[in-house]
Amino acid sequence: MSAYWRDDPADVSLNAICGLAGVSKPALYREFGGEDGLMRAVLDRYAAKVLSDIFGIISHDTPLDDALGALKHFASADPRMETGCVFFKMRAGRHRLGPKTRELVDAIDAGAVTAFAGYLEARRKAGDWKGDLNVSTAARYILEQIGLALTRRASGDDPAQINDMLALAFSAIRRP
Amino acid sequence: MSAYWRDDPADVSLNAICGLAGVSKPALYREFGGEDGLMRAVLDRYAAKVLSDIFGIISHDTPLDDALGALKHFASADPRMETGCVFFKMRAGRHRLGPKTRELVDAIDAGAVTAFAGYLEARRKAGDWKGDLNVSTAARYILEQIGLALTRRASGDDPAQINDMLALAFSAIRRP
DNA sequence: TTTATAACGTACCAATCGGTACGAATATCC
DNA sequence: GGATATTCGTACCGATTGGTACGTTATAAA
Repeated sequence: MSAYWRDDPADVSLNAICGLAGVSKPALYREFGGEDGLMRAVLDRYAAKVLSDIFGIISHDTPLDDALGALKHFASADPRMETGCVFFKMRAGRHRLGPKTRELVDAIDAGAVTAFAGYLEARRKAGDWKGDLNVSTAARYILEQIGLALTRRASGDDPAQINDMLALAFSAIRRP
Repeated sequence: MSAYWRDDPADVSLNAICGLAGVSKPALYREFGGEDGLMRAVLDRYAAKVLSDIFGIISHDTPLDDALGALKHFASADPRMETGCVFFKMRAGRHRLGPKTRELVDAIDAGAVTAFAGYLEARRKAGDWKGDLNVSTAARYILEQIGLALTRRASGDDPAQINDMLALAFSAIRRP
């Protein structure tokens, strides 16, 4: 049901959804309460099914190098990210979203930064991460680099180059 | 005439343009031949007036640190970039553009990478840039980091944090 | 079986999009 | 001044958008 969102959600109309899903428009409206509710529901499932894996990667006892490597692999090679990421696509067109979807987008964004910041804090305490980088800036930086990689992935760039660029970007986090 | 594009070009309709500019729709159509022609003309002027400054920065005899610093300042502090960059906004919605505009977007993108690559090549020859980084990957990396910064700028992020993140991203270029 | 209730989808709504037909107004030329 | 050519904007076009009114069909209770 939510697999039809591999395209940019902003470019898929309710009419098209109904046609592809074989559902009448009033039925979809009764189920989700309109486009805003549908988008929120889709993003919700997506977050639970895909984005949650990211937070599995950054378990606090995972060494920094391993985590960054896994994040790099996730963004540049995971087949589920082949057509980009629904979250970042929605965030890119944030101003076009309805209030409910926008609220969830903002929550996911803030939650991701918080999670990365918590992880980095833990790794600094573990002596794994040296240097005096501001934690929240570094957390935001990691999130945006992942977003950039996934956005470039969605527009068909060479995965190998995306991988190299992500490695380059993450190398700035590790260096002293 | 082309100053009404501080918003996302994809969100400004021809009707709105005509209303704001005090021009009738057929007049606009006669002048530019439709939305595609108008967008291309706008991007053309924008490239000549704003983007050209970037290529001024990366003159081949400018030291790498100076160039990266100037690029960072341009992207994170230049008042003309306060609402983001028309080029990156258009490129983000590339699939929604008409053929003429898309052609120009692709040309600017390719030209920018070529220019950065040429600059890096020159700085490597000048002994200014050490390491074995692939030139075209590094060039693409710089362009995408600038694009990321400008995109975040357009969505209202804190310029100071954007500046820090760009400094972080560029530090990966310089390091041995 | 009859009746009350709930789910369903056709066929519509107003708004907006990019684009244009065509008559009115203006400028040019003799 | 009058005929011709050209520019101009009103008022429309069909397509598409998200959203809904309402008759119809299926279900459940009696």
